[in-house]
Amino acid sequence: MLTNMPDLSHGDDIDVAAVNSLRSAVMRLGRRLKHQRVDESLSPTEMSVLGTLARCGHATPGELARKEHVQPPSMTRIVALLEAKGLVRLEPHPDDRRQKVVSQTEQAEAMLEESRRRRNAWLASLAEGLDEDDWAKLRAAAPVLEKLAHL
Amino acid sequence: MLTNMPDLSHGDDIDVAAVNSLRSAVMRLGRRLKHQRVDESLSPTEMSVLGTLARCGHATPGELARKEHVQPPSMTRIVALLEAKGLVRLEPHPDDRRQKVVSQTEQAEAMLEESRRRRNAWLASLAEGLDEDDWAKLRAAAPVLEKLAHL
DNA sequence: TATTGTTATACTCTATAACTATA
DNA sequence: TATAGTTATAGAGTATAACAATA
Repeated sequence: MLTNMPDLSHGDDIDVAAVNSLRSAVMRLGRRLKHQRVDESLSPTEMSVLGTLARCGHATPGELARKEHVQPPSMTRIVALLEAKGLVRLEPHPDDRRQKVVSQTEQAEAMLEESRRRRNAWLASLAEGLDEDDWAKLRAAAPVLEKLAHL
Repeated sequence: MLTNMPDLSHGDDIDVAAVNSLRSAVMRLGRRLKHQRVDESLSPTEMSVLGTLARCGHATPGELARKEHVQPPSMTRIVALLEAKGLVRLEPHPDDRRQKVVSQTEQAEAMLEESRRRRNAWLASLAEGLDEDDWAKLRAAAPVLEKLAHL
């Protein structure tokens, strides 16, 4: 098992175990965080679209479909639902009359903020079960995990 | 923002930022790991059921439904699909003739192993972009993340 | 002629309600 | 009477195919 893995330049057998441990923990923790939802009426993809818009500011339906790994007709429907809920705004594209520009409303921004707050609170309450040493290790690793997540 | 959070016993403002960073990174990394699938024909819940069986050895459909946060009729269908694919085995319950016992086959075990291998390889290739210091921080944090994921 | 987005339609996954068998 | 699991049916969410408008 675990053969044929790309060697880390600084790696050895301990790294294989560390990678495995990291993968397992990140996936499980990610799943549990996802369950801490603030609005049950939004589908995972709808939430994800709002998150993307929060990062990018605005995007066309086609761009959103590619980023969310969803087909264009699905994104048409998702954007229409989000618009009906008052969470996104659609405007004509300045250069290309075929395209549209989708951006988030202030209501969406507030909802995302509340969602982050709730998940942070849940994670923080979990972290209370850790001792100071463990917590220090997590604090040190957090920026590295962020770097990894954006690579 | 981020007010009304439960205080960590050893916490301060730096912890709020760390929790936020941790949450964001874990969720994003988890999503990207999930996309590294070995078998497109298995739904997320089917994969999750196999993972649960791998940990628990065996379970009844009712237990699986509770663990996967799915209603019993949905689990009936999922178990039937997995059985048709040769990934689980159904046996009568020894003490209660209403219940059944579901366990994974060797084929499922092999598939899960391949899935872990693939995701580990992807994560390891990402980690090659880190320097030795950062990697050491991740290695130190991995067991803590595992502890957190199981709390 | 290629591209962006939409409409029409079908498939997958999950839920609720009603049913059967066993405790 | 309560519980485990199933069947029947409906509702989301997404995909593919065919189409309209614009580049």
